[in-house]
Amino acid sequence: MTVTPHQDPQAPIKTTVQPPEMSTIIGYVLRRAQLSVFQDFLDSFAALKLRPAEFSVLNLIAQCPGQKQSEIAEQLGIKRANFVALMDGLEKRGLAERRKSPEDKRSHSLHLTPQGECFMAEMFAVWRTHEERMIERLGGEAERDRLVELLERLSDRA
Amino acid sequence: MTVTPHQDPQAPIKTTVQPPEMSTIIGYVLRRAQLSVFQDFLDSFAALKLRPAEFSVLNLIAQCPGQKQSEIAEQLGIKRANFVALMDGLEKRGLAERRKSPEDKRSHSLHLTPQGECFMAEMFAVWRTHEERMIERLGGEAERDRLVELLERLSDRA
DNA sequence: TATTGTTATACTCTATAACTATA
DNA sequence: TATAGTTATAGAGTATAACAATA
Repeated sequence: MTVTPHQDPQAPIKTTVQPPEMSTIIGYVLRRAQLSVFQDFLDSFAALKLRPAEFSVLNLIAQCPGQKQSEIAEQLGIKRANFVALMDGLEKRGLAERRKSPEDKRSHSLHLTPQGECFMAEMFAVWRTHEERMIERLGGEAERDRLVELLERLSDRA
Repeated sequence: MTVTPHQDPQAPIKTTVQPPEMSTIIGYVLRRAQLSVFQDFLDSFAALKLRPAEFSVLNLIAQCPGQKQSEIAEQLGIKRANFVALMDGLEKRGLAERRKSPEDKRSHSLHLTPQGECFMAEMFAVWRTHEERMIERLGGEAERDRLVELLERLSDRA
């Protein structure tokens, strides 16, 4: 790997204590982008009163019904203790439900209610317009794919 | 603009209520990446007991000393009410200070202390190793630049 | 009247310890 | 003894309203 200096030859040599420009700091730019995307999500789902975590839970249950609470929670990086209130909310709204598993009576398997299935259609319609808006910001699906690939490289190495 | 179907001809036609794969959802992948980068930041700065917001504040003060509290706060998207405790902490640690502005006696201009200037060298050294690690995850500086450019497109359209 | 910094407060998200019922 | 779900609680981060000093 060759090291090519990125500095303008006219510019003064950088010292080690040069403050980095905020707009080039990965974590900072990442955070600002995430807040902006989440804000658009929140605005989009204000009428449905659905938060990102709730969207993700419903989506995961729909994709694979019957999974245990702790399985869904872990996939989303939510501590099982914090998942309880989240699931309580979805259950009170009649969108999803806990079922006692006959094999292991400690665990709850999660399912959508018929009302929840119906809600999903609305949810996806709203999500799709939100996601299309984000793809438009990026410049198209090819850029979205590039972004997702780069973001995956940053994630998940605990 | 032409619309090219991305579907496998063998695959069943997608309905409007198909649950999207989580790993393709921009907001979700973005959030996971941000948490992972921040976790590395927090681990890196555990010894210096410095949080991302504190790092950003010190960095902005160093880049442009004398700015008002509300100016620094606004650049970082922090409400001025919430900035007070943050600045109190930096002041109590002797890293930065408020100075009464002679022109406008309502406002405080922010500066690093001599101890704060000294702290910056340590801070940048730690930050640099963190940032290099993130660039390594991405695959190099070219990928970092591509990522930053894509993230900028997602941000800041309030 | 408007603005700067401040206080108080509330709400969300997150993290940990301890409990219960099952295994 | 260990695990799944639960409760209680504490700590960040964030949002709003109201106040004092100053413009």
